[in-house]
Amino acid sequence: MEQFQGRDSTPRAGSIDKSRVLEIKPLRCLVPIFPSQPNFTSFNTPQGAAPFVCSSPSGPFPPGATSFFPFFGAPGSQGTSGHNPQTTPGQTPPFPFNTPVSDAVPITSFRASSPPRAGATSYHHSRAANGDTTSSGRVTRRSAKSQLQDGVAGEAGNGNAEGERTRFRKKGSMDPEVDDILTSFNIIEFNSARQNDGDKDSVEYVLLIFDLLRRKIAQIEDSKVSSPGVIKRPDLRAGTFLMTKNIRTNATKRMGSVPGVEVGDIFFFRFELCLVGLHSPSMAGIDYLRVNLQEEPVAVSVVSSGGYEDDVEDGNVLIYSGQGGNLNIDQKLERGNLALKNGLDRGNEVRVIRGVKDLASLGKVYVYDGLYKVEESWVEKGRSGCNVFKFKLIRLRGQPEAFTTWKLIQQWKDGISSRIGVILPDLTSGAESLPVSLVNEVDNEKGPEYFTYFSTIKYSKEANSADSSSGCACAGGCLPGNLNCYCIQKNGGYLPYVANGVVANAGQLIYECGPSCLCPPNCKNRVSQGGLKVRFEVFKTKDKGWGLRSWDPIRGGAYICEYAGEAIDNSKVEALHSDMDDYLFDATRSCPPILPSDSNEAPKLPFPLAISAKNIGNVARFMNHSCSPNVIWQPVLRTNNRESDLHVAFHAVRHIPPMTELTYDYGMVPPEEMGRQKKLCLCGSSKCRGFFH
DNA sequence: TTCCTTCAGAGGTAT
DNA sequence: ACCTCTGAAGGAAGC
Repeated sequence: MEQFQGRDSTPRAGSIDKSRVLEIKPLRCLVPIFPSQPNFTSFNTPQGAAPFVCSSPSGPFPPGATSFFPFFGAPGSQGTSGHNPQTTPGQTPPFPFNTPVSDAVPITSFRASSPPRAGATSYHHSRAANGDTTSSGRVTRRSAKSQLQDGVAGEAGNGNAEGERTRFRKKGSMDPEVDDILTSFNIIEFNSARQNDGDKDSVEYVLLIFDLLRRKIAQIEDSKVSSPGVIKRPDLRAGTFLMTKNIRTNATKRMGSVPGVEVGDIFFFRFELCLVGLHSPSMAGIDYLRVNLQEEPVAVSVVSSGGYEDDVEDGNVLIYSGQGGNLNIDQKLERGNLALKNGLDRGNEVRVIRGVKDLASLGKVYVYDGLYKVEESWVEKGRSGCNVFKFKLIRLRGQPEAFTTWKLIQQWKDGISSRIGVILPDLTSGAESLPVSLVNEVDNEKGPEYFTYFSTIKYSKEANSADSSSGCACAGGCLPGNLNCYCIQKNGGYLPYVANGVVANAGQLIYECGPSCLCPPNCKNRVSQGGLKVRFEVFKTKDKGWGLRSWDPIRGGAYICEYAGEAIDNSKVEALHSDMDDYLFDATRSCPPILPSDSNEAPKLPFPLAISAKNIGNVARFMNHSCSPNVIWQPVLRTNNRESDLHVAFHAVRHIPPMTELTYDYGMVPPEEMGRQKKLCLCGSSKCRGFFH
């Protein structure tokens, strides 16, 4: 068997499969480009090597919206009878009268026999129910008082405004600036086959484009003067745009698993679930399918997100509350509730997406927890005394762990249970604000070679004293839209980050505030200076030596860490390559674009920086190579124009679930080095280049 | 075609 | 943490 040669393993002599290497096709080579348009700024490297050139953007787009490394290459109704065909002797009957709920009632007695639209009519008086259909079982998000106000005055008061909005609001209409951004994305059109049935590539592409758009729009919106009451929803803007362009996949509703979506995948917006075909309603919690008009609807997926009083204590069981109803109205056996009931009768698989609080952002993470089956259903009285449907879903066996892993990690954090295989609880010895565990669950190796933990890059030359003339003067922190801020100017008029330390533009040089700026350490433009944000562990992989992963979920674009180590003179880089320094970071190596490209190759313009983490380094030295990485690096210059303020920051390419190994592309080997010894790469990706240095 | 529903998400305010 | 506000897809009803 071939072995994957990772950073922590040495290549075996003769281990390279020559036939495989020979078959490698020429690769498109897109490299970091720092826009060389008007408004140049440049500086020379200390070694006098080719300068890298940066520019403020010109034209209508902020930097990064145009072709850019590494993302933009170019730019039968049996369900209601009560008979359960799945039931065999000894199994739980479909309508459990022995449910522990004291006032349980057979669910079929609530079958809606009302004429068409009866349900709608009954809801109608509370159109105010937007987000506040406070069902008897649902956790209220709005008070009963405000509901009452809505009921009395809301309709009349809003009637006019509602009409105006409907009349003048064009779907998908946006301001010109955002329109320009959207059209500047050179998006690959999806044919109808790809729209209807997806695969891994399609799913990844859709999610990537969604998030890039969303971040871009957020950056622009953030920079505008905020008018009170105006709510910015970059997620909806990006999502509707993709919907209208048909950049979506698995649009054909289906039962069971969804091609290209794996159990454990995470999402940060409901729209993402919709775009990849996992759960199509933009807000509702139950999705269902009607094979034809004669058929009853059957549930295909549910989102358990905290809106109702679900019971989520057991990782393999979900007690899900039905939809509809409110403080004064019973839930009805229609729509989603009926669909779940039919799912029970038929024994259908139901996808379950669990919403989990994201402590990093106070938002929500959606975890795809795989397939469940509805095992029981009943009706109980909610707090207000109205009927609420309950559905007991049981997770199918044999699926990868997902939500249970989240629960386990929480237990590790809370100290309720301890992580197995821990060698060192904190290999940084307190150098970082969060501990980094060293874990081996694979073999007996006691740890990587000795090194000194150091949290940032170390230059051999002493830094010059801070030059206050080149910093910003934002005493309260840099605010988006403040065009007087020196650092925002350097970034083309925008703050390079949006919420949660997420970069707006992937693969672009970032100007952060530096030592000479007057803004405080918690300035939003100092993301890479705030230390580690997620709980890492260094772990022994099966075949790649040591690797790095996180206990926390990581958003696409979020800052992960920098590459710490000793900055290497250009003149010595070659020697280190020859020495096969496993911990050499070489920014002159280009990486292929993350998105497929049909553009001409861009000229190579390397970033003049190399770092060795052989002797000193941080968690980044443990990240292994992959040709389909989930992490990319981008250069960060802490405003001062001194070479000692150059850093390399790693950001997530896409959302990364907990306990997923973090990998980045070590870069492509220049043609003149093709003959040199390489490490065989078996990252398993369809895009695998076969080897790396 | 229009109406209606719906386990969002942001942002402000009070604590 | 609570409250308020605008939202968009798609089902269901209406024409």
